[in-house]
Amino acid sequence: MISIKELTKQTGVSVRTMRYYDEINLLPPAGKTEGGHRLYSEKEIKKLQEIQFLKSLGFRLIEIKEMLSDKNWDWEIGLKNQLNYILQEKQRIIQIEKTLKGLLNTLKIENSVDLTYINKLIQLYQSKNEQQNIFRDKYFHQGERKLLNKLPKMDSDDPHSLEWISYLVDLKKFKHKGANSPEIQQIIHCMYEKAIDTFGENDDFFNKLWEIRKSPEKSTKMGFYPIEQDILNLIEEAWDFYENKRH
Amino acid sequence: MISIKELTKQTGVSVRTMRYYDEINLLPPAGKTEGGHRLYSEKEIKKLQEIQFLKSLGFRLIEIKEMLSDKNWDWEIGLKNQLNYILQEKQRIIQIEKTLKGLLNTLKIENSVDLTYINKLIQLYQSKNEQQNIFRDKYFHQGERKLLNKLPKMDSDDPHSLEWISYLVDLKKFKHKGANSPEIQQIIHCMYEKAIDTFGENDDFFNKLWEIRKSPEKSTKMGFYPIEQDILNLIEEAWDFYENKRH
DNA sequence: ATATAAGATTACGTTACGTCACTTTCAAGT
DNA sequence: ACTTGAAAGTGACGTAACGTAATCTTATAT
Repeated sequence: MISIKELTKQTGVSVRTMRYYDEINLLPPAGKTEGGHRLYSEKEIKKLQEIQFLKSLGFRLIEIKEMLSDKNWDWEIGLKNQLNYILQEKQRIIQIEKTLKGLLNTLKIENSVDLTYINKLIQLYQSKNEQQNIFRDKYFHQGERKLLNKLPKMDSDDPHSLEWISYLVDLKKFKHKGANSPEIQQIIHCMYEKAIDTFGENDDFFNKLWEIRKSPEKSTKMGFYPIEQDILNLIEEAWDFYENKRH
Repeated sequence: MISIKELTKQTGVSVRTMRYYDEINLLPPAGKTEGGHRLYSEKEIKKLQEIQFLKSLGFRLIEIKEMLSDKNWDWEIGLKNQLNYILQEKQRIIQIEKTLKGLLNTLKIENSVDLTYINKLIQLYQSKNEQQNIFRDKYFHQGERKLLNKLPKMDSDDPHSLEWISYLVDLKKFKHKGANSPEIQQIIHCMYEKAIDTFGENDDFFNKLWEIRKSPEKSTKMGFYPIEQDILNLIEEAWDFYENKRH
């Protein structure tokens, strides 16, 4: 028989926890001294370890109490239920992770994020429903829809998206140098190569894409990555210079 | 200006929630009627959507309150912190998932799981520390240690493990037929083929493995999948028959 | 004017303890 | 036997984000 302090030293749980387990009748002490001090034996240590283990699996104390007291507890059902719950949680966590990474991506572009911008994003995330697909189907045909998936997605951290985003960041950085500056022209060049590489030389597709891009409302409805108007203008202007030089 | 009921209809949150948000001063109504009924405007709807969005990212209300009120809130730091937290949670969830799957695997073998068995498992899980590696390194050399990783692991659901486990289940099922019965001999045959396939013809390795297997304490220290003594005996006996027949 | 729906306030319940505040018991030294 | 300091006890409040219930008041439709 050991004291409560000894028990906590051996198991790492707190005194308060042991008293709580006693209170809810999950793990009462083996006995008490005349003065009322709790005394524990080996059996309680074992049970405490079982409790700790089950707790680490995410079970709640009330469930653990049932498991350990009910002699005919169906472990298979219990464990399967818990697994289902955990799998759901996992999905939720993964979704949050993707969204957070997406937000951090956009932060690279908008280096000052204010609430109006957050608001735009919220609308984007909340409009991720059938509506988007309706517009998507309206503007693009079968083959083009596959290409759309290669566009940078806000909630993605794949290299493609990151590359496009870095171009936008650079554009913003050198905006003040003008659309015909070597810096901007260099970026446009890279973007052009990347686009050809990814989508092929598909003028019709590009034109449609650009038409939508130039309309903020359509972009939003389509679930496109939000790009500010002045950057869009810059791209258009710089692209004119770039094409003239090539021909 | 709309009533609280109208707001909840439009946004899906509960009346209680709105009153609570008012109480903690996160989202007070735009105004009140003479009678004291809360009235909300478009601005509040927007803010409520922001709150819902941030809540879906796992932020707590007190944090959201700060984010939305502090004009100079550093979104990058905030989002990064949250991402770190989420990544930690993800690791925890994945660990739980693995353990639960492992437990469910063992359930297939021990179709009646009592507390003594859970206890064995707890010891196994809790001894997953340096101790294990010390013993591992003591008994096996470099090349053999690689082979060890191909043994069935309790917390894994890869096909290898599942196959070994199914053999053990079958052995248990046909135990009563005797070590020399065709059923048992068939299983031993499959196990033999699988072993050769996985580990090659490595007699020294097998002997060491078997030596440890026959000692429950060593098995435990090594973190091996716990197999009952009578099944071990059955395997040994059946193996003798099998070898005699082959030669 | 009245019935009824909608709204307000107040307060307790939830989880698994942490953290006081205050009192009592234990074990050891004198 | 007496003292004393450490350890232990009990009781209470706080936590997060509401759900739920009880009771009272206001708004609205007939």
